Amino acid sequence: MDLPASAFPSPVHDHQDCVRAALDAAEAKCEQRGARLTSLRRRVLELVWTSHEPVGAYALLDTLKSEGQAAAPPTVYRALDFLIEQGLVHRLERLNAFVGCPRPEASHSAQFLICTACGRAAELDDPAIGQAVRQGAEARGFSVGRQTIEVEGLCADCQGTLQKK
Amino acid sequence: MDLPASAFPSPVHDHQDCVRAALDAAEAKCEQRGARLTSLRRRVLELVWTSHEPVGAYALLDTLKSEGQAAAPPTVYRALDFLIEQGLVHRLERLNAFVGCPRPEASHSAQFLICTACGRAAELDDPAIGQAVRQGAEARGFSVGRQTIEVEGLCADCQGTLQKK
DNA sequence: GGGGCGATGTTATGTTGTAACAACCGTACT
DNA sequence: AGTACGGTTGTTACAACATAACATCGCCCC
Ligand SMILES: [Zn+2]
Ligand SMILES: [Zn+2]
Ligand SMILES: [Zn+2]
Ligand SMILES: [Zn+2]
Repeated sequence: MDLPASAFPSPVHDHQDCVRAALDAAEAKCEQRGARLTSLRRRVLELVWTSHEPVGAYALLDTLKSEGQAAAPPTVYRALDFLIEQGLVHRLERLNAFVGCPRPEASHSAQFLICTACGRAAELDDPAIGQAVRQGAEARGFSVGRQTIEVEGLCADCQGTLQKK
Repeated sequence: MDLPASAFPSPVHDHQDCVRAALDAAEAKCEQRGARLTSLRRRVLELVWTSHEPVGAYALLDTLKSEGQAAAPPTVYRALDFLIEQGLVHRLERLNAFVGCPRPEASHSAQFLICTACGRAAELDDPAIGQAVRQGAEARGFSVGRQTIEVEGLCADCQGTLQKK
C-alpha cells in the first residue's frame, strides 16, 4: 500500500509550475463551460496563486491598485465570486481568505489543512471524510448539502522545523 | 441497534428547559474551573440560548443595549470570548455567529449541522468524523489541531415541511 | 447605428471584529 | 481604614471584511 503524499507541496518545489498549471486548467475549464475568463479575472486568479497561503480580498485589492488597475472592493469580490463559481478558487471560512484550487477538473467538497506555523493551506480530497460526515448526519435525519471542513495544525515541513529547535 | 436521535430538538420541545439546563451546566462548569460567570456573561449566555439559531454578536449587542445595559462591541466580544474559552459557546465560522453548547461537560471537537431552511444549528458529536479527519490528515504527515466542521443542509423537520408542499 | 447584455468602474454604506486606555470593584494585605 | 493588585467592564476610536446601487464600457447581433 502506498503512503499518500503530503498534501502540501515541497517548500522547494517549482511554484511557477503550480501557477502555470492552474492558469492552464482554468482556461480549459472556462472554455469548456462557456465562461469568460477575462484578463481581470485571470489576473486575480494568478494573484491568488502567488503562494500557497490563503490571501485576503483586500490584499488582492491592494496589489491590483499598485499595478495601476482601477479597483475597488467590488472589483475583487466579483472576480472571486466568479472564480469560486467556476471551482477555481476556494474560500477558507476561518480565515476570510481565498486559495487556488489545485484540481479544478474534478468537482469536490474540499477539505483543507491549514498550517498555523507557515500559514499555507492544502486541499485534502479524502472521500472517507466526506463519507463519514454524510453518514453521521444522515443517521440523524439530516440531509447534507455543502460541507465546510477546515483543519488547523502543523504541516509535515513545519513539524520538522519545530523539532529541530 | 438504535437509531441516533435527530441532532435537532423537536420544534415543540420545552425550550425553557434547554436554557435552564444550559445555565445550570454553565454555573457548574465555571465553579469547577474557578472561572467567574459574572451576571453580564451569564446574561450573554442566556441570550445566545434564546433559540437554537446561531446569533450574531451585534444582535446580542442590540439586545443588551435595549435592556439598558451599557454596551459596546467589546462588551459582547469579551463575554463571548470568555464563554467560548469555557466551552459554553461555539462559534460558527460560516455564519460569523454563535450558538450555545448543549454538552459543555465533555470537551469535544464540535461538528455542526446547519439547516438552511429554519436557520437552526445542531451539534453533532460523532467521533467517527473526527477520527476520519485525523486519519486522512495524519496519513499525509499533518499534525491535527483544531477542527472546523460545519455542514449545511436540511434538518429532518424542514425536509418534512418542504415535502408536504 | 442601435439595442441588449455581461463586465467593470465608482460611490457609498453595511457588517464584523479589535486596539487602547480609563474606570470600577472586590480581595488581601498592612 | 488605607492601599495595592488583578480581573472585569466602560468608552472611544478604528480596522478588516463585504455588499448595494447605479453609471459606464465594450462587444455581439441585428
Ligand atoms: Zn506551488
Ligand atoms: Zn507549515
Ligand atoms: Zn431548546
Ligand atoms: Zn430546519
